[in-house]
Amino acid sequence: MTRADRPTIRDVARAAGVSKGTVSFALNGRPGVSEDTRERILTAALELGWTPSTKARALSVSRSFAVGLVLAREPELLGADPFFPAFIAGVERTLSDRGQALVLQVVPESEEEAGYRRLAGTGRVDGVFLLDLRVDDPRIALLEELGLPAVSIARPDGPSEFPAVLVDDRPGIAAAVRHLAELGHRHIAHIAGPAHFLHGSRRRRAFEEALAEAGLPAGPVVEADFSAAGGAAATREVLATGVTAIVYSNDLMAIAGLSVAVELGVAVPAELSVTGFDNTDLAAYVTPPLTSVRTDPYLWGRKASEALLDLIDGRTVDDVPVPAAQLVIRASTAPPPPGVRTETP
Amino acid sequence: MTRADRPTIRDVARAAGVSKGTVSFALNGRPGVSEDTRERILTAALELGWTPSTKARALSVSRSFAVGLVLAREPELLGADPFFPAFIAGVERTLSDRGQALVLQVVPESEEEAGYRRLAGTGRVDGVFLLDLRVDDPRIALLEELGLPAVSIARPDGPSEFPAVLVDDRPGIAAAVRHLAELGHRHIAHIAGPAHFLHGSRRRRAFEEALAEAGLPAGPVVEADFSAAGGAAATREVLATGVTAIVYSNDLMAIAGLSVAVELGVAVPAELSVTGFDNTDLAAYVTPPLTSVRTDPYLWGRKASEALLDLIDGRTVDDVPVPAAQLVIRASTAPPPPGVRTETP
DNA sequence: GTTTCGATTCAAACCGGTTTAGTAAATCCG
DNA sequence: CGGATTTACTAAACCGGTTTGAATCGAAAC
Repeated sequence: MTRADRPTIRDVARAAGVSKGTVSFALNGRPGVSEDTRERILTAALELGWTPSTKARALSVSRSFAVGLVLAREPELLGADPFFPAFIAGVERTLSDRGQALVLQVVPESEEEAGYRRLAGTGRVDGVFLLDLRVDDPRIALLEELGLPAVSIARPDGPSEFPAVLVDDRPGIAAAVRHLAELGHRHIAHIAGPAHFLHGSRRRRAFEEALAEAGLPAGPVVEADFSAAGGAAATREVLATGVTAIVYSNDLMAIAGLSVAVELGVAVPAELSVTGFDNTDLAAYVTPPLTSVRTDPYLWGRKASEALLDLIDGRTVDDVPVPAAQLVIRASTAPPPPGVRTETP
Repeated sequence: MTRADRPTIRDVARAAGVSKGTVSFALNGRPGVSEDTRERILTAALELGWTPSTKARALSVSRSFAVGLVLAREPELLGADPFFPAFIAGVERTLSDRGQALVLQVVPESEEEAGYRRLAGTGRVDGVFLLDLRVDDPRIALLEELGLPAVSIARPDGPSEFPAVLVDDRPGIAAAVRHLAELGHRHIAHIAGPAHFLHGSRRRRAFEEALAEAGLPAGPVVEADFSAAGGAAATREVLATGVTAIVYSNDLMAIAGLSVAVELGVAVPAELSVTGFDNTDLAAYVTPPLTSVRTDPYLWGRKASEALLDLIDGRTVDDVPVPAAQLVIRASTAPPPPGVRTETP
């Protein structure tokens, strides 16, 4: 084991012939150190290969130099969702530049609160991300109580003192509905995510509003759980109502839905049009290639972490706008079959 | 902001009428504290709601109480791979019980070494996981140089002083090949992962050996990159060689391959059998449902983190056996078409 | 020639734990 | 009963940084 005992600030001080305090000042670019002492200290530090000990800095300035992410989803759902890795990659992009670390916590849903408390209580992180917002999310009050800075992805429905990255799924859903309406569909269904999730209920509302705006009758909405199994079951249910198009709230369910259609002998897109959400890697490689809504979780991760770090540093932070999601049209959408009945169901 | 300034060990000491040292002893269950003082200290700590400061403990015992995971894959690939979330969930399962945290680092492949150095240099973690082993993986020497304990997923090909979770993909691949052989296939192809990855090359070798063992001629092997796009391209290439079955090294490529088959008018499983690897959530919900190899990354995560924590605590740790992967047979595999030529290609 | 001032620098305190050395009282033992 | 242990506890040092208050110095001001 190469345990050459990392040099401390004391070693640097000795090497440069100054006191610890001066070294600290010099290395942090504070005024009050003459130019040549600073120079001498810097080269000494470099020669010794000195790196500041995060542990020691953390204790003395009572900061952790880390931010936290608590994931309360089931591992299977996490695995199927391309959101997290991309988001985390974006987060890292910002964090590593600023010398911060990401502390991840994956917990069963029942232990979510405990997860945040643990993170805060042991002082492991200086702030957290708030993902998968729920309707009237109890975590907002919790984090305010804990005094833990946070940045949420999407603006919560209730009051929140925390800045948000203004992710808005509604234009994406609206674009999908508009696209289908323009193709001539009049009977469109929506397979929604769980209603207690803000994105679940918001996408649903966006769907309903977009239908109304297009002058179409309300369509059936089935709530599913974002999983392939859930999507398949919901698809069966919805196909019985005789719709000609389905707007799914994620790609995974849409892809499962494609299979159900094949199984039931419903041709896509000739008899049924289908749109997904997320624009997964796989979307372009299923049969038929899936029309989907492209989002940019990598960007959200970057923006969210920039905002969070600024917030932690005590700067005032406004909500962060991000570009609207884009509809990516592929072969799973087409005009409805000609003979289809046009009266409302 | 509820900043009631968390109580320190000093406050507990004062409340219990003893010295800091005694409190520390009492709370760590060390001998040398009488039963009723211990009692008194414990209730005092409880009443004050005291939690030890990780920062302070970290500094004084020079441990971070955290382990690291460096992910050097592209975010898109990460997003498509259900391995990571499941693995991480398993890791967390162990860590949270033992009061440890997981520090994640997602870096471009070119900065992988820097990632480990950063983690070690700033003393952020006490050990790391070694995933996605490569052939002659340079990280092993690097970590030994850095003196950072590690546990690898799968045993490296070269020498390594680190314990490994003995994940072995070979039985899974072998089972797939055997299954296809038993169905009567004689011309089987393999779409492999990148050869510089140990799992990529091992699955490939397992494929070749299993063919030989079944008395079958060598089949075409195409190296792809685990992505849907790569899988689709490789499938086109391989279908031109007239095989009746394809063993894919992951589900994502297999699912993309299914679409290519549809597109080329090749019926699955009537004319072409297909097997995946990973047994993704989606595998059961594509058309036809995908025969795949079920692995258990959640378990690996649990085992790996147990081993890593033991290693960090200075216990000697042996390689950890895990159950072999199981073949899950679904509808994407069937006997080859009757008229197929049986001579070697 | 003092006085004053700003620029440098240092010594010491501090963050909140753990750990060691040392002390006083209780217990053991012959 | 007196010395040797043992037990229960305290005070202080330590981990490696940051930060404060005071000391030192040369130069400008009076």
